[in-house]
Amino acid sequence: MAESLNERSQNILEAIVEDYIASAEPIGSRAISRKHNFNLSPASVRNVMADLEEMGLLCSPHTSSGRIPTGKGFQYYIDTLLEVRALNQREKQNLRKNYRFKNMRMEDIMQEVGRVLSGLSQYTGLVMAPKFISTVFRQIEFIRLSQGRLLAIYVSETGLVQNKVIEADPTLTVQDLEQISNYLNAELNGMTIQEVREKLNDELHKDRVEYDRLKKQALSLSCAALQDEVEDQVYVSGASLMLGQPEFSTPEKMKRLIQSFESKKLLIELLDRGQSAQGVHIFVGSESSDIDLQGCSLITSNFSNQKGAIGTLGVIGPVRMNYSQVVPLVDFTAQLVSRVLDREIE
Amino acid sequence: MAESLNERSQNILEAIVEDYIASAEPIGSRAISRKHNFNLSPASVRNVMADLEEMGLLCSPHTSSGRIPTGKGFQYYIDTLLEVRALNQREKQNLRKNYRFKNMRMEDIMQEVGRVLSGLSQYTGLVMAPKFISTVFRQIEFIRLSQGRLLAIYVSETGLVQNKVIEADPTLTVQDLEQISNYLNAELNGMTIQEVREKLNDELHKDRVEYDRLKKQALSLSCAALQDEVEDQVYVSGASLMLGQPEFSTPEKMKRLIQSFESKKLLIELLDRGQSAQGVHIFVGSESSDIDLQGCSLITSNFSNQKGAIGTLGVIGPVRMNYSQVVPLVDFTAQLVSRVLDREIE
DNA sequence: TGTTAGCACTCGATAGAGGTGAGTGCTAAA
DNA sequence: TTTAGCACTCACCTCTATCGAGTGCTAACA
Repeated sequence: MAESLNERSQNILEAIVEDYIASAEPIGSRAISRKHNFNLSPASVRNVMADLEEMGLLCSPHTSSGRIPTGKGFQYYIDTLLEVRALNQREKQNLRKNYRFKNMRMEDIMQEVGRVLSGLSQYTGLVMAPKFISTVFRQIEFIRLSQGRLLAIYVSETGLVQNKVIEADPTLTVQDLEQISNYLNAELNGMTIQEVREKLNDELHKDRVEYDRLKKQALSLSCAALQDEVEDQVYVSGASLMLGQPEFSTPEKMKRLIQSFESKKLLIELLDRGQSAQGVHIFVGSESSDIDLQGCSLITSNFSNQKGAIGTLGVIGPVRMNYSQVVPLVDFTAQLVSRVLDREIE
Repeated sequence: MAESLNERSQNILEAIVEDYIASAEPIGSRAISRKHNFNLSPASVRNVMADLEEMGLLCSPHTSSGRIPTGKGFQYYIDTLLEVRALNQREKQNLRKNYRFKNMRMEDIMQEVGRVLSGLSQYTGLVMAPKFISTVFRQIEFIRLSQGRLLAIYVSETGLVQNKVIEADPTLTVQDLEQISNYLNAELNGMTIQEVREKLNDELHKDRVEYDRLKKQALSLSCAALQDEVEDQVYVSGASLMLGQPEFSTPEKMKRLIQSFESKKLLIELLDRGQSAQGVHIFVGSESSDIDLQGCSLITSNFSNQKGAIGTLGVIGPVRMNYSQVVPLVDFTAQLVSRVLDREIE
């Protein structure tokens, strides 16, 4: 994988990738030799191109056309040649101006971030809210809907609201419920749901212990409310912008792409891959990839508050994406969102 | 508009519309004369077709092709010729089996309904949740997020949860908040938000009256939490199914359609049109329509619980939609959802 | 030995020609 | 009033020719 290229080859590969990013069309040797001043004739460039093709970094759609970078070629470009310039203060300030987080609910923030990412990059914005399991318990309330049916409302540290309908002992009074929620709010405050679950499991296994009636109920209600898996929330913005990209110009490809976007499951799977990475993670959907987002690349970064609830945001675009522009955008936005969750800024 | 056609013309129009619905291709006189036993030669059929074209009910894409119904033709078909058979018990039972509402949150129900509508019709399902303003107050809770910032959580009669970040007097204690919410919950119970707002406005104008401190705070918090407009929630399911329809087979049309679906505003505007109608409402997006959903028809019906919170659900498909199949589906689903909201069934 | 000019070749894209067939409008006969 | 017959239209397909950007190879050159 880590084959070393001499400088000339690197320069030419870089030129081809960048020209291809700009034009979406195969790049010929003449164009390279003319536009960039390598002082090489087309013939020499062709020799280098043939080598790069042999290495699997380039390919040609047909015998007599220019070259386009392969997935591997893009990967090499990203790993070795891509220079991501850090944003200066003014650019950061400009970027911040696009976001308005004041008095926004968690959902609104997620949605807004997706919209801005999409608007600025002109690709599709993706945001995955922090996973339920990693959120920090702040408060739980129970509201009676009908005989034996309660609405449990859970609020996390960051103001994320989850609700769930649960079945419960119909003899519970409003006062009971209030006591139960007071008890739970005191008991569980500051723990992640992960920790809450462990605690609940511990308590459940200590069944020898005699609990009073209410504490028993509290245990069972909180289990019902917090034990299940909760579907991850994904926000997709600007899907139609992808349809303007030449790689998705045919009806079949459009349909496939939109289907992929509709299946949140696939997106979650993709975004999860970035969760383990530190900083910006670039996923190049190569031709051979198991995941079926052919022709797409995904640039993600995690955001988190100090207590550690981790979400992921990013931009999905064609493999031929403007990485040097989108990477800093994603990077800085993730930092911004992290600070918003910690209420450092509004 | 209400031009009267003789029986033969009606029969032929109906045959053309139905064949066109099935095939999506222009219908020729030969096909009509052969497949349907009107005992008419193609030439006679042609004469009738020429008349129908003159009346604006049919048109031909070009001189020497068969006819396709115009928007007006479809409208005539829907108004006059379409026979919607009521579902029998078995069909209703089958339909019900597709839905699982047990212990579902409002959002889940809406999403599920959209999915099933789309799956059964093979078009795109739309559901608009009951408007905030028409929901019935059940409970409000305030949760402190940080100094001076509260999360107000509102729960409606049907279990719809809305939350909003509001600014508040930072000196309010947790006990204050509990008292305030108790007061509001007693005071506003059973009123629609519409009514709540009127009440709040009345109270605000009686400003001569001396209130105690807490009541004043209660007033201001409930105003902040309930006074603003809340964006309507729209659930779109199976958008990609539309891309398989021949009327949206070109890249440009696909792009336009997906853009329309992304703009929730447009969808809300469309669904709102059906809100005033009783029963099933059919909106044919004619060529000249102001609203930009060319080539689409929308079949909607309202659902509501007994207290009157009204939402709208429906199916959007090509104008060439299978009305006789989709209309009963939408109709019965709306009834079903209404009963679910009233907790008559699960 | 690396570089370059020259040349034959490939192949997608574009345009025009010709044929096919479904369907029409018109007319005249039944 | 209905219908058979006929000339005509036009989208669609296929075949062919041309064009041009780009390639690989070879031989000459610095």
